[in-house]
Amino acid sequence: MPASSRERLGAVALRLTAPRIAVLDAIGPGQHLRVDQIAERVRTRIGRVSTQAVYDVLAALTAAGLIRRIEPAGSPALFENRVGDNHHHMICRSCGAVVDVDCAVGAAPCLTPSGTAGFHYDEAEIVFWGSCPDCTATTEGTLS
Amino acid sequence: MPASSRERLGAVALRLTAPRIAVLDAIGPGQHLRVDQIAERVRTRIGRVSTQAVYDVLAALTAAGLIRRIEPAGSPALFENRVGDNHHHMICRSCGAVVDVDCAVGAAPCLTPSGTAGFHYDEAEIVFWGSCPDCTATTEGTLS
DNA sequence: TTGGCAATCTTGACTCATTCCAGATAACGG
DNA sequence: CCGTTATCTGGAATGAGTCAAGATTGCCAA
Repeated sequence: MPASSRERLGAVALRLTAPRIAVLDAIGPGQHLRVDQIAERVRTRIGRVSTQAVYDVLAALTAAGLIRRIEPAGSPALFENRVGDNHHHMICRSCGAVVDVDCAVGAAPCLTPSGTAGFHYDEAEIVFWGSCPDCTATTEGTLS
Repeated sequence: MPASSRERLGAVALRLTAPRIAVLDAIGPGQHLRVDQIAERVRTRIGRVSTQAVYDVLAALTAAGLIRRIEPAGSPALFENRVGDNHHHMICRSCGAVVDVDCAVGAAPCLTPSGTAGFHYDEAEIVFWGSCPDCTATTEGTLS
């Protein structure tokens, strides 16, 4: 599914630059990475890159639809590979782990209810808050 | 439904202080206010109050379940009056307006889907992104 | 009614994520 | 190969929120 980073950049008419290629390469499938994590990975691949460049690249790639940005409450922005589908996220309250979720009830999980007259929406974003397997195990083990 | 601010504070065993009463009074039904907006309202009521105190009070009231905190992407935290029900929000992308939404399909709008083995969730948070009536009208009028 | 203690508030410094700016650099169409 | 213009660099600045130490003050008990 994911063509090479160069091909993906070309497909959306973005200039082929080392930072862009490295950023795209840095974000693997299923991952949800912070800007600093991405910058670190990029630097191990191509050496010194300004933080600003990483922000610029991420904004350009997001605008082009090559990556997706999510911003969970209490967390800095995270970036992921998977785009184009209307998937959601499940987030662990204690460790912040994020996993992708295919919505169980279709693309538009909730229909517009009453009380929103005139309000027109085009996206329903869902976050499931809970506890990941690891944290559930740890908590159960340490409960008094 | 909402008893006086003093009564509500007493009901959750929180000390009765001027900043707390003023903060509770400042957040009206249906409103979604930023910390600075709340601080401003509080100061018009009781004079000088430190910003830190406003943060502390909001944290205490949130922990006590008297108010609810939401944190939409790209916005500072917002606080609202309505708690205890599992309602959601519709947010205007252009002006940031927030309106409450009763989920159309029940309390748990989406069931846990596949691919989340071991992940246990207790809350599904939904944000509908779109355009409010005012912004829809404005945009339509100015489209080229 | 008065103490006393712990919760609460004040002040001010500080962190973190992100953005703004001006100038240097480099990709790519011609 | 060149020029234009998008990108990148470096550094300062902003905004939201947190941390910490000490001064106040609400409230329970005497």
